[in-house]
Amino acid sequence: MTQTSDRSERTRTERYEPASIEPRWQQRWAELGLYRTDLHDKERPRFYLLTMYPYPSGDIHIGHWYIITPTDAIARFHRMHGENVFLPIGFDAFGLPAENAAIKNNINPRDWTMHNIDNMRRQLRSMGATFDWESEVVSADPDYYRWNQWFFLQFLKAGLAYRATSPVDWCPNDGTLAREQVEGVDRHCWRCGAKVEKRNLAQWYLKVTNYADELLDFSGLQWPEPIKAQQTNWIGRSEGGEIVFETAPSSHHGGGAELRVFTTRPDTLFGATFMVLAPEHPLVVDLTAPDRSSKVSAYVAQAANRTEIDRLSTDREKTGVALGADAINPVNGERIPIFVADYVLGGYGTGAIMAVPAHDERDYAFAEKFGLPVRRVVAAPGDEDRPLDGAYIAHASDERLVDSGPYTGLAAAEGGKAIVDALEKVGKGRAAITYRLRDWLISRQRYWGAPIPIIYCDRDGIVPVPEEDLPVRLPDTVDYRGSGENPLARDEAFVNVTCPTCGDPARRETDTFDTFVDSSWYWFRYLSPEKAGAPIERALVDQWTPVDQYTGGSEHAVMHLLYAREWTKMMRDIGLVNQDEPFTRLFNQGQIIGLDGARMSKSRGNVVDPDDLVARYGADTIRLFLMFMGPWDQGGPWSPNGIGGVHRFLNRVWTLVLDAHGTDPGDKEAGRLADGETAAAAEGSLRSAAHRTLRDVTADYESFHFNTMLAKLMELTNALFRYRGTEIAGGAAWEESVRLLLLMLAPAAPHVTEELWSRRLRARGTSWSSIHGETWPEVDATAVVEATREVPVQVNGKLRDLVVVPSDISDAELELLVMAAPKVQAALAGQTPRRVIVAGGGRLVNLVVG
RNA sequence: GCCGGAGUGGCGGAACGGCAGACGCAGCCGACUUAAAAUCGGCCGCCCGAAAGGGCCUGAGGGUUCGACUCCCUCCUCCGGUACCA
Repeated sequence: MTQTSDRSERTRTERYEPASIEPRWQQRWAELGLYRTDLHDKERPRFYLLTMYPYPSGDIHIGHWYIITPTDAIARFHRMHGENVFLPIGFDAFGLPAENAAIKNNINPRDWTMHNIDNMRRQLRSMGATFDWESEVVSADPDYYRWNQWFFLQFLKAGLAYRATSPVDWCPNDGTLAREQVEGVDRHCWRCGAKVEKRNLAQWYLKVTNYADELLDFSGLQWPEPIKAQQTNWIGRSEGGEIVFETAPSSHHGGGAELRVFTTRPDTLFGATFMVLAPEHPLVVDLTAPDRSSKVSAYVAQAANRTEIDRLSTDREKTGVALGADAINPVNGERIPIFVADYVLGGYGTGAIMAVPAHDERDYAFAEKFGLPVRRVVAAPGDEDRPLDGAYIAHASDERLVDSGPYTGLAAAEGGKAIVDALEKVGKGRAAITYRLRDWLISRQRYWGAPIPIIYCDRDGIVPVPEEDLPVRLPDTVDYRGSGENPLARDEAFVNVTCPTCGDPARRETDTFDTFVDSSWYWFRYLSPEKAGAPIERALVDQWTPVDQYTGGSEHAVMHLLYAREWTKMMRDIGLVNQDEPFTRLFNQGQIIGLDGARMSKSRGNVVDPDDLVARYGADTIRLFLMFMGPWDQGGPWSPNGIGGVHRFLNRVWTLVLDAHGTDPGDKEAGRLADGETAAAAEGSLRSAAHRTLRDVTADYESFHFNTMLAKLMELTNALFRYRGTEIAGGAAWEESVRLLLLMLAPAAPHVTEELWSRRLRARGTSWSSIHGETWPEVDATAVVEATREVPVQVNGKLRDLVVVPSDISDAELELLVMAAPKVQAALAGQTPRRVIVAGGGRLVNLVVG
């Protein structure tokens, strides 16, 4: 482009060109080591800011920017408050997608993962984020995952790990399948199309249910209420009773076998008209009458192929089969039929229920379908004989037991207790608590994970790998043979070992750890990623943890965030740390949804690559745009519409700082104060605007309301623009406002503010120092005060006028002024208000007439 | 299904129970320009009206209140999670 035209000579200021600014400052910051944290500094208050480490799917997409760049703004905001901020980053490098890519493209998962990490490091740096790269952790690194193995061995010693059999979704060709790998209502394998079966496998568990009650305690944690609610419901503590039924003798069965049920409603025991066993219940086979056996086993087989979600659906029509056997109700000796039905789960409670159709929705639906009796045993006074058209669940305080033998007439809650007490005396029941939470299954039949350090020996059984033999390394060569089956299982060199105890030939465990194991302690390792001999550096852990602020996606509300809490408690209990909780303050931001309306992920092919956006607008604009698009905890669909507006905002800031005295030929009023506005008044209102903005923006940063924070900075910018080129431009109030604007914007748009800051310093002949090393400014309370305010006046709740009054007016004076306003008089039409409401602080007046 | 969240102009969104629509996008008008872009200024929820002004409006339906986007009840739609995606 030629530079000799009239146009270019008219150009007064250099244009804002992020491409020439951003890489320069990023390099400078790196050279100065501005964001490397001195972990041993005990002078300044610490601020451990953690963001969920990304999975290296291949590219950093706009969703990563959405998580990370506001987190970086938080880091910079805290640095400006004099805190020693630690913001580390790493990669959650094990997991299924690497294996899928490896099978598809015939490459090694490690190569695929490491290549992706290299690319992502470059992209992460382009955000201008202040990560301390010296602390990076990669979970697939043997120096990291050896400690997963070590932790497991300690937990095993402490009795916190155990082995048990449980079913997995199984494809004959591809082995164990994840939920997302099972497709269609007929449940076939995504890769080969084969019908998915259940297969029982012996697998490793961590005893996290030990911590169920402790996990319900969130005291001392500043976590969002919805997340606490989800975890609480996930843990699902239920108080009730365990009641022992006995099987009744019949032609095929001698009777007398114990059938334990858990119920939250022992008060309804007299209303039990049948029993239901889960298809997985061990007594199903024994109790089934010979003539029912083919029907029952067909049903059990069918149930095994249903998902839990399907089974628990209250929408689905109830199914089940009678076993042809009865149970005896311990409270009244009554014989009731036993069914098997899939709405009862094997893994919850005792895997068996007493069914009380009158007082449980699912039991009611089942009773309707199978024509079973419904017997009401709880009723509010007067309702005893009212017929039921559905289960009666409501817990009115005046409910009484009815038709319940000696307990009739007792209040429901009291009756329940009395029934459990009485049964306990004869060994037929006890008060009990169950949880929905299950122990953590950590075994995965996958190659790309950390091997579980166990050896199976015919002579010695289960033998832990000796600690000095850690890490058990993943073999580098992988033979997938085009299927998803775990190749470790047929890797002879890996599997065949000698028993550490007896020296006989033995076999290695070929399952690997769940990747949630990796993410359950990575923030401890950030503090000493190179440490040999121990997973953590205790002194630094004591100094820096628990994490002060954690940020990450809300999709992790129950799994990762619960596992991390459990792991921390297990570490505490084996004496490794002295803390109960890992993350003091949590913020779960929403997710960026792709154009197809789904969460952005490489596998869906709906990711938006920010590289070309960065090339076009610069990182600062992308950062701001993502913060501006809405509340951070809400996320939303991605659309680049509006990005230009944010870019324009930065251009306006640029113009304000570098060209205070310029005017625009397009604006006739430019460069003049409004009629009747004095310079002193203009300066006063500018300072007031700047300090009110500072007050609000500070609060918005603290509460992560970045969208409104930017809206307020835009308003201040618009106010400054109105005074650009006027006699107050470049004056003290102007300079103060511009300075505040840059400081407030610095955490969010670090490059352009650094550039403008350095130019201001140069223009004043001051030596350079980074804006990011500046101290956050303080609000001048006297500047904030305004002399008058506008009070809305309503008549019967409808807005009729706005009255300008002095700010310090009393409610009585306000009422007088309001009544005198002509528009108010007109709206009242001669009527006298029946009531005058002056809303708190005189914010609004409502006159009630008629 | 269950648990959690969200529904506000053409669009993204703002609003301690107190002026609904801040801020921005798009659109329209004007200025600057030979022109376009960029830039600057103005208008901009819907309906009636030339205007002044009036009426209506926060997913649907009820309720509480002087007053409801906000609180309560019932329902609809979308998003996240539902234990082997991370």
